[in-house]
Amino acid sequence: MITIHPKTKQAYQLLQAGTLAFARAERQGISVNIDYLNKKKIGIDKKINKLENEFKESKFYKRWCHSVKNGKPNINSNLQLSRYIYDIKRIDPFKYTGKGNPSTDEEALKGLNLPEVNTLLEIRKLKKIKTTYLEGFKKEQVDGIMHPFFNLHLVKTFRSSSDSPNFQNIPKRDKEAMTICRKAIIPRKGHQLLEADFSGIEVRIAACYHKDSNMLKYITDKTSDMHGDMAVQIFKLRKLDRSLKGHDTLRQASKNGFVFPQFYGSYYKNCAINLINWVQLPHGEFKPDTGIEFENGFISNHLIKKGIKCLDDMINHIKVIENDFWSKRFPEYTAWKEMWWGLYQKYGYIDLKTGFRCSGVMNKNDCINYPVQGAAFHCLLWSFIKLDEIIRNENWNSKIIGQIHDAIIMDVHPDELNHVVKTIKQITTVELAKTWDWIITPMDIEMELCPVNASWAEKEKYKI
DNA sequence: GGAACTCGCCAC
DNA sequence: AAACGTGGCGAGTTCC
Repeated sequence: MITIHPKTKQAYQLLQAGTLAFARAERQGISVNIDYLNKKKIGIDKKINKLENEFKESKFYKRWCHSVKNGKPNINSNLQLSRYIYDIKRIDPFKYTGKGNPSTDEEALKGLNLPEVNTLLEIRKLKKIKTTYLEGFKKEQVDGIMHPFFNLHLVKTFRSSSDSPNFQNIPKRDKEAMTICRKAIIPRKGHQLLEADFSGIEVRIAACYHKDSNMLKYITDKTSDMHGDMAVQIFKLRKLDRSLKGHDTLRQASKNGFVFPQFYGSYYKNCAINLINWVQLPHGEFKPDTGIEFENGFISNHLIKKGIKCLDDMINHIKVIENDFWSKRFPEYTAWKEMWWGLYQKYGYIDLKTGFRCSGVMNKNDCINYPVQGAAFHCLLWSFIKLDEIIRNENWNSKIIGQIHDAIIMDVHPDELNHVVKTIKQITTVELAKTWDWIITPMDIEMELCPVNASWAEKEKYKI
């Protein structure tokens, strides 16, 4: 059992004011396009039907039917699928779930190399979009407005959560899913949606704790690029040039497959697997002309040439990089982690920069992650409260409608756009750091804007 | 018929 | 020695 509670008056007031500010956003709500929801649902149903019929024609399905008692497997049941694949067909599972059962997730099924099963994955994806998002929105809206809850009392680290519907996990990375789901979310008539995100806030807040000089340099020097440098090291490039083919993908792979997992406490073996998944190489030996293509051709050819011929080679390679990362690149960060873990073991609690105390049984990763995750979110919360206060004092037509951990989402009247943007920028990059003197890194905000009357799927970078 | 569990998958 | 942090939610399943 982990408990976290405010230790200072300011910390208490942050939650107090935050709850009220969130309630105002909840009451304001988010417009949804009901006509679109209805039409899109019919379209997706058709697609699902077509794919299901296609799948039911397959030998795979017919054999599956023979293996079950009533002759009709439920194609939504991963348990039935697992029994057929791993018990009846006796395929050796190469991936297991947390409980030790053979996995039927996307990666496991793709690894089977059964083309018919890919149809099943397509169906799974469409059903997720339909039930969780489109039907979820429809169910929660009243007169075209849904009112997602934003909770401040449910999360161990003192982040927020959202439900009914969850506004914090609407698809973004998968282009098709993103477009389908976000087209349903629209502004009020004559308004436009604006999203303001803190850039790299967790990395910056972590730096406020450990003060590692190399990390501070990466944060302050805008010409430097940590993820680019790691991509060079990981994929043995001469240099990273984002204008070259595939370089951005390699940078993304380094960021999401190595750097962030490392910060959360992952280790070289899992990171190596993440990385080869990102560049679409198999878990065994790398074959020529496979994986993603970049400046130098296929990534497999490049890695083989550099002596990385299989997953095991990659693991050994990443092991060296991990060691270098923590001992050479960020030694002060490493020292802080040890010191912080030692303090917890001695006193039995950790204190967040924002005035909260976290006690209970924690492991080392928890110990290091919680104060960063919590304090980073509190920066968003403080900004949210401040912005809400100004909106009410100045009686804006524009309103806050939601929040996603490090981002504020607004429904803006075009006439107020300039003032809204300037105000957000002032709060997040100037006022915030004045309130908390422990913030020693610059804060930066990025904005995305949708055209007037356009859906959330149509947002574009907005230069401040 | 509902509670509790597992799994898979979406976000930061 | 061990090894990725925080959530919500739908579907299937099992248990009571």
